[in-house]
Amino acid sequence: MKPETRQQEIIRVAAKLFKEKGYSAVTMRDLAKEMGIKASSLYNHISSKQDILNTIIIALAEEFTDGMRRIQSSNTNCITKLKQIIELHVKISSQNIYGMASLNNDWMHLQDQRDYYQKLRIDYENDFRAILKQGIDANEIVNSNPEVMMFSILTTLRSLYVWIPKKEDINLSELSNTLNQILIEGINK
Amino acid sequence: MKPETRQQEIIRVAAKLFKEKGYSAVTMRDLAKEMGIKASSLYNHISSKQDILNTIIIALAEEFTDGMRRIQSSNTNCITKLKQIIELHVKISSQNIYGMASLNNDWMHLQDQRDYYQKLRIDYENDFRAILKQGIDANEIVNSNPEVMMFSILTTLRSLYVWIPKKEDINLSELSNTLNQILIEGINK
DNA sequence: GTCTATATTTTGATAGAC
DNA sequence: GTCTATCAAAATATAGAC
Repeated sequence: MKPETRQQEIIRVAAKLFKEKGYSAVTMRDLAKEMGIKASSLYNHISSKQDILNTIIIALAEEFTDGMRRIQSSNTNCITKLKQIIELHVKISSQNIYGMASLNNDWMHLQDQRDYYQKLRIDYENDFRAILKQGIDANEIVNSNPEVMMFSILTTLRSLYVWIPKKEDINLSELSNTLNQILIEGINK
Repeated sequence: MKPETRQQEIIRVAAKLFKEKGYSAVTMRDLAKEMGIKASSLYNHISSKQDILNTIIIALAEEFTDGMRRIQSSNTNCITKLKQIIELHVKISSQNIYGMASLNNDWMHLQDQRDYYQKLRIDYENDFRAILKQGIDANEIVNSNPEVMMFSILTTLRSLYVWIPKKEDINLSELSNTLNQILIEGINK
């Protein structure tokens, strides 16, 4: 493990503050204070506030894109792919809880990279939708509205970052399994 | 129907802008421009930017609290209560899509009313949890982790505002039914 | 009810010393 | 790599004319 650079430290601390108050409400002075330095000193390591947001969001968005590509190319049925998607979200979210907040809530404050982010997001949703439709066609899952199914599952997974840190007593593979059971099988007895 | 006052119009337009960029990123000049007046003119109708946020969020939070109270006092089983909760969220969210964005994303920017909001939110979650636990005890729903169940269902319902406006071809009672089926019965066949 | 003018603070960012 | 000093722009809000 390489030691964290000053730049990486700034980005990590920024993501934590962004999670609490959102990108727009966090000032460079807030960030500097949290780092124990003056605001002007930040600019020796990063080029702008906007650039911090770019770095946080794009890295995560590409991680999801890569994960989805791997799942697609795995030669498995729909239910298994959904399980893999759940595991992907649990893994990425638990590894970068603060960044996930920016990904979900602050992407609209991207400037140069906003279009690129939105393309990745739309592609991801299309891939997700395709898996559900294949599952319906193959008679693996119920023939209900795939948009509502996707919305329900994806919203839950995208919000994992809010909830994961609160319950440290649950280990991650157990969380994946429980989520899989509830999202796929429902809660009715 | 009483005609909308200028104050109500400002709050409505503000909520729309808050949904797009978040409370902190919307300036009084943005809001004034959208209203077709100057920023200083806004202050003849509202006392502060903060006050707009208060009005939007607290009204909605109290609406949810009232709804939950009604559901609790209805003498029905757990599954029925969950169905009523889903209908409550679909109804309130569809009637105030913009306000729901502030409720979900900008409550941390409340000042005087922040503690009050958080109490309402915690109470709501406790009531939800109690319904699930009663359902488990009564053998109505699966004996899985109630925290994960609540997280999954409540996150989906809280995010309805993101998704409702995109699919106007679905009517609301049909949406409630589909959501109920997917959240309660799952998607597995 | 809206305007112009303005006060006061805060913002992101730069220059240059150490 | 951090500091002090500072800039220019943008923020919320008020006062007073119409």
